[in-house]
Amino acid sequence: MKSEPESFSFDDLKKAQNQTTPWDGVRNYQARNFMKNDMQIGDMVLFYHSNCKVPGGIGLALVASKPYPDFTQFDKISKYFDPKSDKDNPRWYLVDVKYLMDFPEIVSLSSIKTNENLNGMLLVKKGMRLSIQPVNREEFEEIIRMAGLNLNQVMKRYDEVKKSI
DNA sequence: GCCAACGTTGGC
DNA sequence: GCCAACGTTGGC
Repeated sequence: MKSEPESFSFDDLKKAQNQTTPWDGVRNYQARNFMKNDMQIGDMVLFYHSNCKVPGGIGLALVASKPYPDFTQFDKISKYFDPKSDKDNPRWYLVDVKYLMDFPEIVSLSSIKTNENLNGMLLVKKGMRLSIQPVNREEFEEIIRMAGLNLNQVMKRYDEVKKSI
């Protein structure tokens, strides 16, 4: 899941109440569908910083709720207000995201691009600017390794945090 | 349903 | 700040 650190950074997530935040404001149907149709509580999230000095993976989070309607679509003073959305049939959905752990090393976009094991990642495909993208297990484990973590460390922390959801 | 015009994303 | 590559809008 991508975010622009200027508007909401990984550090902001870490400091948020219960280290959890609703992933509001997604207004792209494909990205919405990933949240609405494919995400489940406990799914691992690669947190990515875009539109910044060093774009790349910065840490891990996890999906902390089932999908539910994005409340900002009904909020007239929100910049995400959608006058065409119907309360009985909301157009936009989101999930809550909870902080898991920092990457010891940022996994930069440029290092992802030069890693041949990650040639298949959607992120490195031409013109790919979707803010939410699926990542497969092999890609995920490669990113973890590049970040300076091993899977045992990650899973230990994962089990702790998952219990707290 | 087509497509031009416009807005947004996001790396560089 | 630039601009390529998308996605969306809305007239027809």
